[in-house]
Amino acid sequence: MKQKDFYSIHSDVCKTLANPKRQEILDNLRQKEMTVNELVKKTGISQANLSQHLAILRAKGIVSDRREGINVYYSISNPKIIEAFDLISEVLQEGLSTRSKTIQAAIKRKS
Amino acid sequence: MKQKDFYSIHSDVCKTLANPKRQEILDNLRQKEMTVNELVKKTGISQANLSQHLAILRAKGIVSDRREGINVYYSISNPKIIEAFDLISEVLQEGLSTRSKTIQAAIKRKS
DNA sequence: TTATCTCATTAAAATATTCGAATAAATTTA
DNA sequence: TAAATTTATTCGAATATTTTAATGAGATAA
Repeated sequence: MKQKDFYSIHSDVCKTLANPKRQEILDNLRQKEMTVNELVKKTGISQANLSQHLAILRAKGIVSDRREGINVYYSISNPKIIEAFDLISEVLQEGLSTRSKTIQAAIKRKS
Repeated sequence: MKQKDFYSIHSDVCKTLANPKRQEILDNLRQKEMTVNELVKKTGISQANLSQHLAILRAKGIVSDRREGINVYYSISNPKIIEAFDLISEVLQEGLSTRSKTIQAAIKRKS
């Protein structure tokens, strides 16, 4: 494999995380698995759109799905994704460039 | 700040990392600061395009710049970005979904 | 079977990203 | 000041992503 391919694969994973709705989905799944319907209620994202985002996360192996009767439960496949999530939070806390104190405080409160 | 804003800021950072050329730039800067020209020679990316990507990284505070005479030196602002980079590599190594053994081996060799 | 509930897929429109080409700006040297 | 070198910006075209709306598909219960 060429070095450039490595960067492509690498950035593909980041691309999958590079969407606010998918961030929200992952943050909701960090503690426990959830059904699509639970996620709809929790996030306010439409069912169809949620399903699309879950398909993207699923395709990259970031979440796993498990059908139980009429429901499908989603969970995070690899806990390192959550570590990466938290690492980004830390970078933000440490004052990534010109963000205001207010936003930084809010980030700190949230995480 | 609303929770949703948090996810937006979060995904903004990921979006900045979600490009193979920017991954390559960051990987080159991980050891030492470099001038734009050095990066042009090392990566083969055109000067204008490289400058565009550096502007994006700069705007998000991921890299810092320092002018010295005619040259501008770029470096990584926060080492946690590199930690995140490496964490993604680990996730890839751990066999994110359906990737072939070949690609995984190549990733392991590289990192 | 039919109705219902949950979830997935498709197509089309709106939006965002990336790149090359041209050009501008900053610094040094002659 | 003019020329040369290094880096930055702008614009437009091509491409990719995201969203809404409509529809399909699987499971359960009546």
